[in-house]
Amino acid sequence: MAKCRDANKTKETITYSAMELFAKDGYEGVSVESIAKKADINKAMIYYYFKNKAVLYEAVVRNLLDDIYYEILKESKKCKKPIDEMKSFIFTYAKFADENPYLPSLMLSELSVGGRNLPDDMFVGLKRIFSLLRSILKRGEEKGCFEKSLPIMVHFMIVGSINLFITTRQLRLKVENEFGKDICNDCKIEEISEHLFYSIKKMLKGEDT
Amino acid sequence: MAKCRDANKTKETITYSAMELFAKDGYEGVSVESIAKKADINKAMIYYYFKNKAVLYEAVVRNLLDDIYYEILKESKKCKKPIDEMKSFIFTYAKFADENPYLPSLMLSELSVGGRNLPDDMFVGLKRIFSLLRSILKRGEEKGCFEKSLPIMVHFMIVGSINLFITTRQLRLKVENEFGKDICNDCKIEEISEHLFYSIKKMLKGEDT
Amino acid sequence: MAKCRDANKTKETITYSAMELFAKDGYEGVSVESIAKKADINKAMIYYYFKNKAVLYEAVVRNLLDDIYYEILKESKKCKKPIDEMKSFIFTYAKFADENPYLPSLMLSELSVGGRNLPDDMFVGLKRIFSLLRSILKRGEEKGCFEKSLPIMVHFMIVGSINLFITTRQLRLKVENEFGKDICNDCKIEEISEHLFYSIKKMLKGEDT
Amino acid sequence: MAKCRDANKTKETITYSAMELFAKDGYEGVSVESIAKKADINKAMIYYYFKNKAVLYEAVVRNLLDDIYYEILKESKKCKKPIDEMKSFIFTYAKFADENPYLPSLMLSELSVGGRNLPDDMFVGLKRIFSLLRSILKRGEEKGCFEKSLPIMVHFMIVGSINLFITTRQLRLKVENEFGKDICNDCKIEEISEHLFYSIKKMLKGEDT
DNA sequence: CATGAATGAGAGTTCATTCAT
DNA sequence: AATGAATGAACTCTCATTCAT
Repeated sequence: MAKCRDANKTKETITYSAMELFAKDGYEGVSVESIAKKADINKAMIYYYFKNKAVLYEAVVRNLLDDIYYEILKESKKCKKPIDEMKSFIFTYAKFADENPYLPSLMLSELSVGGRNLPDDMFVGLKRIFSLLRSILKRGEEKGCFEKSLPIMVHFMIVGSINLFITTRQLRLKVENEFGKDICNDCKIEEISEHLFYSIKKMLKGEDT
Repeated sequence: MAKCRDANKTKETITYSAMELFAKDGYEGVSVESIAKKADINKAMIYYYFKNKAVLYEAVVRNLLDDIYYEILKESKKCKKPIDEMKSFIFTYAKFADENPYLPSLMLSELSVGGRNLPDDMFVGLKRIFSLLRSILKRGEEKGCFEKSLPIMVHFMIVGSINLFITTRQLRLKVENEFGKDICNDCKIEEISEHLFYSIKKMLKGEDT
Repeated sequence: MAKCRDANKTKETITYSAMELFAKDGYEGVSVESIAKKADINKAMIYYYFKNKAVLYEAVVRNLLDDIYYEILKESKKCKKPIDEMKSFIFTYAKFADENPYLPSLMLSELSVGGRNLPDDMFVGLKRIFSLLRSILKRGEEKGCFEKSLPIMVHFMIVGSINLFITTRQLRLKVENEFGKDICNDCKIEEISEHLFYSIKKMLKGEDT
Repeated sequence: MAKCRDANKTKETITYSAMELFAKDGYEGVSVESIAKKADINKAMIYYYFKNKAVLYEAVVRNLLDDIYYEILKESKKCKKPIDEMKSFIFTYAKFADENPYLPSLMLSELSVGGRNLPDDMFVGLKRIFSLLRSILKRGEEKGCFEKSLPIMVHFMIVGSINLFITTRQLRLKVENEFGKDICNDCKIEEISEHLFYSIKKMLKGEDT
């Protein structure tokens, strides 16, 4: 079949197929066989490139976390004021999650089982993202433009809401005629980001500013 | 070895054991065997009481969703003003999630796979909770005490952040000395609720009201 | 198929089929599938009764070693003089090996890989047999009817030659017309035992007795 | 990474690595991959030099059997009396087995499965060795210096005991403090040979000669 | 000569589910 | 209501072997 004999390409194909499936069905819900079928390669090739299923999963998650982290970091550097950084954080994360809907799925499914399928050093990926947000909040507080807050909760509000917004897309379609515009089925990700940023901004501004 | 001969009790034992395991390891990560072992009953009994694994899972999720729904509803009725209802919603959901940490796990793991393991009529449970919040927001807007908002996003911010707060408990312990108080490892659920309510309130209040 | 629903019987069937195959093809040369087929049961039943292939193998070897040990012990007790015990040892071991040709095969194949497939406590089985012979030799020496010898070498000469005699049966048939009577294809096991005992006796008797 | 470009050397490296592994783990217990790794060459090269795994195995065994045969033959020719030839046979075989412990392992493992992994013409190797011993015995009998014996049993006693002595080396170390000197852990191979020769000699000498 | 990529078959093991008692 | 035995399908992973370069 797909005998391209190009290691990099094959490996990438595997990783991508795996990502799609893991995001759709979770770690345990995906068989190595099915990944091979989707990638249109021989099952044994997966073991040629990855020690085992767990290692492949790791690679998938690591890739995504690396990508989103560097994306946020890159955009963040263009900003001057903490409030701009916050906006950038929200917009960048939302855009990435929108374009790579596997990230929210994988993140939620992994967190729902307490990171059972990931080695400890994998949390570096998650921690780095939180660290970024935390430093934004810290700088904002120091400069007096943000109120004091609980960083982890701000993080969870942003990341949690975006993740849920993305992962529930299909589900929300089913109940469109019941809830209409209240479930934002037609909203573009930018509108969502805008609204979220607007909310977070109000949250962080001093009460009588 | 006739264990107890009390159908209700046996069924409850099964459901409870299943809940713990499903929450910890996800649907696919749990074997019927392991549920039987935890419940200390014969594996075949599970099939005596539940058609199959999926039906048992449904029962588990349905139970939890019913419980949280009626709990919120009950507390909600004690309130008069929309802002009190909102506070009640947040505090009740958070308290329940704190006492039944299986709920956040199951909810996230289910949403992360788009409800793959649940029959459609199961979303009734999820929808009802959102409906409650939506009506609170609507009433608040009508009475002029809330700004206009995107209900689904408010819902996701509240539910998403609480869920993540609960499910990441173990994980956050590992990084305590790195992030200190910023990750709220010692916070009681009431403090979290209070902070969350405070944030949401600011979000919903008119900018210069 | 063979749904006898009798645990003991099924387990025995498995053990016996496994013994035949392991003896014929060695541990690695036998598939669990093939054992199931021979036993005419479902492959999963093997895992119902035995944790895994290695444990099944252990059980097989342990059974055989136990049986031969107790057989030798029983016969040994009927003897009075060391020389009779020696005769009994040789005849009993040879008879058992002849009737259970799986023992020599398994013993040789296991010793050829240094007991790689067996847990340490399994050597108890081998040690006990050697211990028996050693005590016979010791008693003989003390009573002055045996010359001093190297127990382990006497053991290896007896056990080694009988084992090889049994395991090469098929092979020797192929070269019958080349070597004729020199390879003892028609010898009954009693003749072999007799000859072996005669040889060992001469070995152990004082030079000028 | 052209390794050496010397066909003979590469082939020898493969054969030697294969020998070590086959002796340690048996035919089925060794993967072609592992042989390649040990030989530090590409796996495909093995198939370049050897049709398949079985052929490589044959080559290994054939080499060993050839070597030992010609070694015994060479030493044998230096002797005049049958008793000296017998001594030479025992000492040479023992010395070779001691220096090439792969031979005893392979021989036992092969005999334990009835030569399943070897083609028929491979037994030539085994037969030749037995033929040598047989002719020594015959000559001894004719000259009246040996008693009549069963050649195959004498062969098995010699070869069997030496083989077991070599292959159980590691195992015997484990039980040293239980059996002490009785298991000859510190014996040099010459002592063993001497003792064995002494025993066989007594066996073969006429009862009152 | 030499290599890394590819393959198909099959191995050991687990699991949801059913059957007979 | 309860149990232990049984099953077939699926899963993860390995292996001998071949292909293309």
